[in-house]
Amino acid sequence: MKKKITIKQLAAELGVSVSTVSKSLHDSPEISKETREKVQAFAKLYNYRPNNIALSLKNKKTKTIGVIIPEVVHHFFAMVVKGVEQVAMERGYNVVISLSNESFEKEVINMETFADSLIGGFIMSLSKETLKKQDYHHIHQTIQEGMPVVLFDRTVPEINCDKVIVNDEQGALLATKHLIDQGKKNILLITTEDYISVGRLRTQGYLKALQKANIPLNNGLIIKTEDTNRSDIILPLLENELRTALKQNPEIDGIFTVNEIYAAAAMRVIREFNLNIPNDISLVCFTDGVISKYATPSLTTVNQHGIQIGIEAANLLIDRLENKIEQPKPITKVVACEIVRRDST
Amino acid sequence: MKKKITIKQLAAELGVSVSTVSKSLHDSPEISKETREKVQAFAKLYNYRPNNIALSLKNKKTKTIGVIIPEVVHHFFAMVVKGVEQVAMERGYNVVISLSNESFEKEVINMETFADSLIGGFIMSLSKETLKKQDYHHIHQTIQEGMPVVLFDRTVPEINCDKVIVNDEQGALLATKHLIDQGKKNILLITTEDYISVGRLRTQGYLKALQKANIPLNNGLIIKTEDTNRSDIILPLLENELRTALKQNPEIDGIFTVNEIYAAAAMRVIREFNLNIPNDISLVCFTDGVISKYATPSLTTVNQHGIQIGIEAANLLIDRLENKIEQPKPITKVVACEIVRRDST
DNA sequence: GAAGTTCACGAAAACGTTGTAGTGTTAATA
DNA sequence: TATTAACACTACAACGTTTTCGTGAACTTC
Repeated sequence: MKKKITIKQLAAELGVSVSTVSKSLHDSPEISKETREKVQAFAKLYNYRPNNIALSLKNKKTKTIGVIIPEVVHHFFAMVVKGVEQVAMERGYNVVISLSNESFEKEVINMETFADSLIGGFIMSLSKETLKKQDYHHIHQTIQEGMPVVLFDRTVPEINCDKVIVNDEQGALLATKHLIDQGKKNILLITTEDYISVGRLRTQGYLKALQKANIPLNNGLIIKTEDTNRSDIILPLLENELRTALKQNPEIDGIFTVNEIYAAAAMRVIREFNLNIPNDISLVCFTDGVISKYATPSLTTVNQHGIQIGIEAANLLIDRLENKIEQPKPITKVVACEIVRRDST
Repeated sequence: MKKKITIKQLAAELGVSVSTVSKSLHDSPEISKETREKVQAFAKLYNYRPNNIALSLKNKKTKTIGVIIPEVVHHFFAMVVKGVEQVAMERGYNVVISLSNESFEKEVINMETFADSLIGGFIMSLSKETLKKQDYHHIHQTIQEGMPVVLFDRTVPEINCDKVIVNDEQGALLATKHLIDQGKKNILLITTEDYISVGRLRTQGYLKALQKANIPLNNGLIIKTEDTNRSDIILPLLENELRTALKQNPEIDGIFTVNEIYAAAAMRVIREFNLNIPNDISLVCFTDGVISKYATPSLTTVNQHGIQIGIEAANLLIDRLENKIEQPKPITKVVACEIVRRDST
C-alpha cells in the first residue's frame, strides 16, 4: 500500500526546497531546465499528483458542481445528469449528485450539506413537495451566499437565478396539433394538478391548440391526477377514470398524456376496450423515454432533450463560476421540444 | 452577497482567539460556559458552518464516496445509485457520481480524477469495454494506493476487493424453471456474448434449469447478441434472428431474455406473428424496470434488487473506510434475485 | 574593483481548521 | 510566604499547495 506522495516528500528526496518542486512542476522559467527535468522525472516516477483538497483550500473554490434532482430512476433526470456530466468532464469539473426523493426536507438538507463549501454551485430541479409548499428559503439563502444556482425543468418565477427550461406549453401544443392534423377531433388530456408547473404549462398548450383549431373545449375530456410517487396507487385510479371517460365519450379518437407512465396506463385501457392504436385512438405523450421507445406499438412522443438541457445548464453554471458572463441578470434558456413520430399516431 | 464566515472572522468580531472559538463550538470544557455560549450565539447569528475542505485537509480524508457506473439512463444502475445515496446520507457521506459511458478510457480518467484525493473510496461497476479488454490496472493501482473499492454487478475474479453481486445464475435458473413449471418445454434464450460476465452466468443458469428438468439442449434456441450501446443497430438484427428462430422452431412456447430491452423486442416480434402472450408464448426477462412494469401485458421479471445492492455496497465501503471491518480479506456479498410474477406468464 | 544585473533557488505566508502545549491569573495548600 | 493547582484562555504547528519576496552567487559593466 504505497501512499500518495506529497511535494514535501518529493523535495526531501531530491534535496531541494518545496517551492522549487512546485515551480518545476509548473514549468516556471525561474527554475533551470536541468532541475525542472529532474524534478519532473522524479514526480512521474513516484506517480505524483497534486492534492485537490489543498488546492481547493488555497484557491477558495472547488471544481465541483452539485446536482440535486428529485429522482435518478427517471429517464428525463438521468438524461440531464448525463448532459451535465459530459460538459463537466470536458471543462475539468466534478459532478456531485444527490437525490431529494421529491421531499422538501431532503432537498434542504442536501443543499446545506453541499453548501458547506464542497461545491461551487448548483444545478437543480425542485422537488414536488417544495413546489407544493412554495418554500424556497434554502435556495434564496444559497444564492445570497454567492453560490450560483441554475434551475432546470421545474422552476419557479419567485427564484431569481439562471434557468434552463423546456418549452412545455409549446411542446404540448405541438403534440395536440399533431393529433388534430391526423384528423382527430376529440382529444382526451391526462395531466397533473396545476401546482406542478410543467403539468400546468402542458395543459395550457393543449388548450391553445384546441382554440387555434376552433375545437370547443370539453371539460369532460380532461383528467387531472394527483402526482405522487406512489404510482401503484395512482395508476389504478387513473385507469378507472379513463374507463369511465371512454364509456361516456365513445367519440374519443386521440389521447395526449403529460408523461409516459400515464400513456402506458392509457394503452392498457385502450387494449381492454379492444380498440386499435392508432386507428381508433391515437396516442401521444410527453417524455421520450424507454417506455415509449420499446412499447408495442411504439409511442409518438414529445422529446424534451434532457441531455441538451443538462449541457446548457452545466455551461451556464460553469460560465458563472468562471465569471465568463458579464450579464449580471439571470439568464433563461429555453430548449425547444420536438415531436418524435412513432407508430401510435 | 454575504460571504461565508470563518472562525477567524468570528474570533476578531468577539475579541477572542481562534482557538477559543473552535473549542467553544466543540463545547470543550476548557472554555468557560459563559464564553462558550456567547460564541455559539454569535456563530448561529452569523450562520457559521465549518469549511469542509479545511477539515478534509486536516483529517487527511474526505467523507465522500465515488460511484462510477457505465450509465445512468439505465434502470438497474439508477436503482443502485439510489441505494448508495440512501446509506451515504444516513452515515454522513457525500456521493460523487461519474459515468464511464461503457468506455475503458473514460473509466480510467474518471478514476484518476477522483483518486486525486477528493474521495475516500469507490463503488463501481466495470464498463463493457473494460471487461472486453481485461485491463484492470487502474483498479489495481487504486487499491494499491490504499483506497477501498467495492465492485458490484459486473465484477471479475482478477480484482481482489469487496464485491456485491447478484446471483445471476440462480436468477436465470429461477426464471427458466418458472417457465418450465408453466408447462413450457421449448424455451428460447436471448442473451449476450460470454465476455459480459452477467450474460455468461445467466446463460449458465438457463442451461442448468434445462438439465435439472431433463430437457435436452437445443442450440438453435439460443440467440447470442453483441451487446453494444447502439440499440438502434442491434435490435433490428436481433428481431430478424428471432423471426428466423420462430419460423424454424414453431414449437417455441417460452422465451427468456437477459434484459428488458430484448424482451421488448421479443414482444414486438411475437405480436407480428399474431401469437398471444402468455398463452402461446410465455415471456420472462431479467431486470425489473419500467418497461416490464408498464408493458401490456406486463412482464414477469427477475428482480435484481438494485437498491439493496447499492445499500450493501455503500455499507461495505463505509465500514472499510471507518475500519469497522476487522477481516482484511475481501468480502463478497450475494444479493438474491427474485421472480416478480406479472401477466406475461 | 565596485556597482549593477541576472540567475537559480529558498523562506515564508496564506487558505480554515484542530489539538497540543504553553501562559498568565487567581485560589488553595503546605 | 512560597509552592502548587485549577482555570480560562492564547500561540502555534500542521495538513498540501501556490506565490511573493528575498538572497546569495556568478557574471557583466564601467
